[in-house]
Amino acid sequence: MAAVTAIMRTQQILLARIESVLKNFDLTFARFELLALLSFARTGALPMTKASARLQVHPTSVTNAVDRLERAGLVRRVPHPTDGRATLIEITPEGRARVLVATRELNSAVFTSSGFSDDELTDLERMLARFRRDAGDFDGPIDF
Amino acid sequence: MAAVTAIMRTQQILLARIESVLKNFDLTFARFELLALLSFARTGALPMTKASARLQVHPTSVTNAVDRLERAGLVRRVPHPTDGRATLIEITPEGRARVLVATRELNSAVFTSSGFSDDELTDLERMLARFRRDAGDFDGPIDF
DNA sequence: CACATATCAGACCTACTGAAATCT
DNA sequence: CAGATTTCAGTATGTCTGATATGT
Repeated sequence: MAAVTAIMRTQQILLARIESVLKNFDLTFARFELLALLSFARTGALPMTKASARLQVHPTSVTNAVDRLERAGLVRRVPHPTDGRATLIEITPEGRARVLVATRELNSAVFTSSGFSDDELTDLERMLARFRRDAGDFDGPIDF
Repeated sequence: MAAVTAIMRTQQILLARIESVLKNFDLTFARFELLALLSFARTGALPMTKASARLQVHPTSVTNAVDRLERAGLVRRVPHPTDGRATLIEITPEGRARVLVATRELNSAVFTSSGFSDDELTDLERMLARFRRDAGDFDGPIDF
């Protein structure tokens, strides 16, 4: 059970570091995640529902994030070609550029200096991956 | 770097489960953490500053949490005996009872069924403990 | 007087609920 | 018509900044 506490705390520490980097790019972690997800989609676009499911966040949270990203010119709302109910979120060139530099900065400022050895990182990832799979979480495109 | 993502996601999943249990006790995770911290203090009381440092949260967040816990009768504010500037937060008998049942419930509903093996939990804890120590995090009383 | 402690007001972000509009 | 998709309004929570009152 102490392990659960350790995970909660580690995340708290990591999140603080990540957000402090992202602040320089006018991004929050939630918005960065969405942008990163889109940047890895084959067409650079996803329906709202898909994004909500992938990121495991509430639909209204996606609406909120898209509102802000769209105002910043980093994504666009595009009507779904075949389903009139759905809306596609499409990353713009500016969005791609932004997420690219932000990721680069995160890698050098947070991830590289995490203090874990390569073996530890592998173990950590493997253990948590199983847990996430059991919990119905996805694994894919958000893993930079 | 995927390991960092894995930690963020795992925490998200765990937090959702934890909060859904705590809702039955009119507690959030932040308030539960504070209550648990107090319940492990020798005298059942801590200065605001100390609590803020231990939980690694902003002082105003502690004020906020204490306000709510006090309104619920789970903690009391007591003037510090020797330092007129400081305020002690003291857990009440109701607070102790509440945190006890909540912890019991969390243990059976979330922690036990985490799906990790004992060995994995040990490894996980050891790795993250080093990371937390390097980040200046505490390790003690909040580890139930 | 410099510093520490706690609080308050105000702002921001994310999340959730319930209701509504639109389309399949 | 039942169900899916998205949005909106309203509410709650936690966090942060800057300012303030109080005490060392």
